[in-house]
Amino acid sequence: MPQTAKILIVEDDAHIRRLLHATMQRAGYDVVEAAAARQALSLLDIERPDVVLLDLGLPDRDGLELIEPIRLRSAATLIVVTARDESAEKVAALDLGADDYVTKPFDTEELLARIRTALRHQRAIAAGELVTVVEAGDVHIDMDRRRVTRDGSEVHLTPKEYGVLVELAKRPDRVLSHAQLLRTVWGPAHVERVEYLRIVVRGLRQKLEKDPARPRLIVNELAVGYRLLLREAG
Amino acid sequence: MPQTAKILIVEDDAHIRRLLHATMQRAGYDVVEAAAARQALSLLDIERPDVVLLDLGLPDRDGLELIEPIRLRSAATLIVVTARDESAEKVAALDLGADDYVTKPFDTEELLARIRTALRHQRAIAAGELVTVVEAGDVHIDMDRRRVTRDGSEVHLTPKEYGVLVELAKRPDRVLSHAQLLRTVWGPAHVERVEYLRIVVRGLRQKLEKDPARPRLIVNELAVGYRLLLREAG
DNA sequence: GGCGAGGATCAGCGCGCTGCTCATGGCTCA
DNA sequence: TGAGCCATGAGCAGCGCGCTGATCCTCGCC
Repeated sequence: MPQTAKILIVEDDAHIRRLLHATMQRAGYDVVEAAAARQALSLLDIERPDVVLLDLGLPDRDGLELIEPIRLRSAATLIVVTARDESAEKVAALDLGADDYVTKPFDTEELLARIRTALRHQRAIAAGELVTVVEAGDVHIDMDRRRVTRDGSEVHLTPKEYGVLVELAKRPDRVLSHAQLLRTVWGPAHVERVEYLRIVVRGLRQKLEKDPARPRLIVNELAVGYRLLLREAG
Repeated sequence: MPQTAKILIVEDDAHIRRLLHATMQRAGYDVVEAAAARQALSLLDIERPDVVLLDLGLPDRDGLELIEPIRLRSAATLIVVTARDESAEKVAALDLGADDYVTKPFDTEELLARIRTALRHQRAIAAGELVTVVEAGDVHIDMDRRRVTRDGSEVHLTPKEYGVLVELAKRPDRVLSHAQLLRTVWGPAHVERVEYLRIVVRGLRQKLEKDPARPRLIVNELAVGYRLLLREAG
């Protein structure tokens, strides 16, 4: 990542586009803008932005359909801007791979704060400051060595099991949606196959939980997803 | 935002206008006033107030029609002044983008308190803080981790309960109309089903309130909507 | 070529969340 | 003080959702 971060604005309304452009420039970012999908994708390759601001625009789902190609093509943080404040759309956007979600009319300062957070996160990853060892109860996860131990003795995990566990361990205590886990471990084509995920979670629980029937490590959030609990709290 | 906040008063009745002007000045705010719509909009650009006090006035809907242009043109907090028994008008104002309302004859102290909370909120955002944690009494809401605790111990919420609570927490101390909550949590097809909302609110109260029969956290605004109170005031 | 492990499917089951209705109670206003 | 609206409370039925068990298939290893 260069000194000054680069932001790609994807927005069809020229007025808002100029407004965002000016705001971002004033905040010290390099700015590139695109008014349409094709342009956005090619700029993604050429300019390699650190953050993409994607306006979903109004009535169609065109904007949503842009999320996946962007995600496949770039590691940039993808922030979605939309006028519709509905949880269903938010869930859809995050499931397709968006990193954050802001609703219009948005507060400029809030948007800038979210961009700062995203960039801070990127820098932490780039600097290798990422936690690679996670302790959850008596389970020890070493993502560097690809080793998982329980009470000191190694636990053998299948590739899928390990993949899911690592995703959970990278963001401990947070809920990851079914789709998020499925997309990163199985790939975008399988986001709907919740059954696969459940089977793998079952395997993990049998290998890692004291009482697999009463999970305290990998817990479910109804209709949302799974979460890895660090401290075994009641 | 400058040291002393600036307030724009939009009010056609000269008598009330002077009264409000004096009250605000005595409270230490800079005051600008407008008697008509056009004047209000141009002053908005020139003076860039932090708060707009908009009197919806009497019989016509001119006042309501001012809300949207103000909202588009400015990030100011928009507080509407309405007549007592016009709950439909309050709902309309909120849905159009007003931040809050007070009813005539209004309590000066209440009005000032509303303005103070609005300014506090603005300052937090301007400082670049991304608010993801809200404290309301002994209830702790962490929107980042999707976790709610009461007196330190975790409270399990259902998806709908969590959705409603988050919407309220994102705009603490403000009224959200039934329709606003229903649209964001249930989706636009269910804006009429106030019953659903009520049942979820009941669940939240039973889990979060000390005395669910006398709510101090999630309080009702008659015929309008609900409000999440931060400080448990009488 | 046989065997075992992992992954993909499918059917069955039970919990509890959600949706919905009826009954009760409180607040406003005439 | 009574009428009417609006909010609250309780109970119930359906089913969405998560979990389990079992089977088939594929691939790698011996």
